[in-house]
Amino acid sequence: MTGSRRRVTQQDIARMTGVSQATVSLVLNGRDDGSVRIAPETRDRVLHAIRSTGYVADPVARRLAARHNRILGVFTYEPVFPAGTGDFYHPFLVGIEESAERLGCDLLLLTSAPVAEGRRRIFHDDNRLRLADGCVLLGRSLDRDELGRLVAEGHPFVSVGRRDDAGGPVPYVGADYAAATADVVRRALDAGHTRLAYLGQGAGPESHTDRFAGYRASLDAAGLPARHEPTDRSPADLLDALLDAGVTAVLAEEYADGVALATVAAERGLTVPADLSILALGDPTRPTTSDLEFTGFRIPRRDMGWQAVEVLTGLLAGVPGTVTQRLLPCQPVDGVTLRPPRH
Amino acid sequence: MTGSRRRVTQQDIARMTGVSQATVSLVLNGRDDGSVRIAPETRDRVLHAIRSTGYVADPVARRLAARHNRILGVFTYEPVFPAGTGDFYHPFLVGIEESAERLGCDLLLLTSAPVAEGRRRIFHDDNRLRLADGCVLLGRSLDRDELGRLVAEGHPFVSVGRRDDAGGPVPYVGADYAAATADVVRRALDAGHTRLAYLGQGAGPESHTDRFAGYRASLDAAGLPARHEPTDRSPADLLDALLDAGVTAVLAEEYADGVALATVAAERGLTVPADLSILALGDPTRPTTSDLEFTGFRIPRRDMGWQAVEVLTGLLAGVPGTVTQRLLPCQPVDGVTLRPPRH
DNA sequence: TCAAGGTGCTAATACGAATTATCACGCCGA
DNA sequence: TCGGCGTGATAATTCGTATTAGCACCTTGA
Repeated sequence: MTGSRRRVTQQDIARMTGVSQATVSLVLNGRDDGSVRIAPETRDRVLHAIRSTGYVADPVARRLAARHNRILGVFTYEPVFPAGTGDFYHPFLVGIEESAERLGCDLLLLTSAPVAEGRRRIFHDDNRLRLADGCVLLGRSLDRDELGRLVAEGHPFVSVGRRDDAGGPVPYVGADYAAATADVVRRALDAGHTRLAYLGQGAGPESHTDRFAGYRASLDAAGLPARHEPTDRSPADLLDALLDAGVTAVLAEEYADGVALATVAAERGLTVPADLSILALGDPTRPTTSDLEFTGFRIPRRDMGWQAVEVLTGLLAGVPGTVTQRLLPCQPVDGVTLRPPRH
Repeated sequence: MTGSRRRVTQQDIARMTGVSQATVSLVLNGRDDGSVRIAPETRDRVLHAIRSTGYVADPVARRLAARHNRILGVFTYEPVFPAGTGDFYHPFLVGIEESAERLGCDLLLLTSAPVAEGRRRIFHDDNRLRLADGCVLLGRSLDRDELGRLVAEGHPFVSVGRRDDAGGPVPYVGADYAAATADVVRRALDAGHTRLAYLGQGAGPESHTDRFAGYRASLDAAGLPARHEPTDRSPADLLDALLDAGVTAVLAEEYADGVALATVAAERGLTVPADLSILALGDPTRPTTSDLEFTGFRIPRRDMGWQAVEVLTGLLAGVPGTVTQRLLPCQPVDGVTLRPPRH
């Protein structure tokens, strides 16, 4: 069997070059400052041996001794390479990867976390959180108990997406859904709509409550009713209810719900946006197909991932001025699904 | 910065209960078999202390002692989170992740590999291959020299996709392109075609040679000529050549080439498949759009990733019966682009 | 009374790298 | 000739856990 070969260690390098393990370590870490000196000739010999053997420090031992290893964990509550969520998480990972690469860190996907009660759990018998220096958390909603424990035990981590306090402030890089949604409302009002509806949960994960808060606040300020439609019925029934109530513009928390609504509208012979404006509060989280480009906003996913790593490494380095809670603006999208209402 | 107060260790528990650290370890691991005995009374005392302090074993130290880290590297010759290759690599990663999860392994993305001479290299000054226990290799074509070195140095790895020997057998989980292509040829023959053409390189990476071998063998067996069209000319010129030669069915090594051919055919007023049958030998590796569902086969990408991890962990564990070279069947696709030829 | 055998636990060590205190050596000046 | 100093490297220890050899003590049987 191939795998039988022992891993190359600093001890091996030391024997090969006739120096001690300590010297190898010193060379590896470029310790050439005042307190430690290595003869250039020796250094080259060691470096050469390292290169020829392909030696790499064992991250585990390194972490045990030095308490850090320049590895960042990525923990996701949904699978990292999602089958069901289309590519929604993809841009986050692109940003995370780019940022990690720039900072010279490796990424460890904590895929070993077992699933219990339908979701992954961070804490379990053999959790490997501590294998990495710190951890980026990704997912629509994070378990509050686990978050609380992370905070309480002082694990360095950053959430992608805003999170409420969990026994303490939670470091995050989120999207400013409240402001983005308020902006969408404003655009609808500017177009002349007065009867809007919010389609979605509006509760649960912070990303939902933030959107709904932005929606409600804007309409309250305008003195208009903030109608809220749950998603527990069929698109057809929903459409009936909306038309009965005279709603002219719908804000879809979930892109896919907006698409479904547009589809049944088309089946009824209605035109979007001539007969009904539909606005999407973000990018699709599930794969959907539609010829319509929805008006709404785009989540700065890549940048969120990018900055999350930045915040995390800042935390780890103990950089004083690092802002550990950041909300990034969303980018408005001028689609084709908003038009002034009929009279 | 991190957890302020020191973590509780086995040593602490030992001092609290007046036993040795070794005893704590033994109790923790439930070692009560023949070779080791712990008095029930002592065990309870230790367990009680463990519970009251909330002690959890440090995974890092645990790994160090265990001599392996249950981390699997994933090395890709194309970028892991691809922008250009569409979603082609995505299903592989889904399978890899699922399998790793099931086996309790974490994944380390070796994305820091630098690009030299237009392609990523495994071996370089600062390669981190040995960070992981073993490695999954992904990519259309792997550098033969590097593959040879992996084999020679005894690195535990598995290739996704069949590879020729490189100074020794290469462990792989591949798709049986030869059989799948032969099957496509058979379907074309059954439909009455006698003048086929293979569109593509037919050489280079194993995935190409395997397809071409299956194509050629089938036609040889049927006593028919095995026409081969390179891809170095424009789709328009290609179409001319095919029509001149009386070809009625084209097998496209690359899905995108099939799409391009169908497009120019349509521009000429020809209909696929009425005037020309086009068969795709696999899934699109580049993003393409076409209303046609091509007849051909699907690569079992997810399963390939899944089994690759399985083979790798088998290798690492030294499981004797593990088959380290596997070819998985492709799934036939009955599309709309095959029809009996005109006469 | 003493060897034989069983019981319960500990001392010692390994794992691989990082770090600190220390040491051997050569050279120079007095 | 000896003390002092700069230089280059090493021995020893640390991190927290797992494992094994072996020790001290007790019981039993002849």
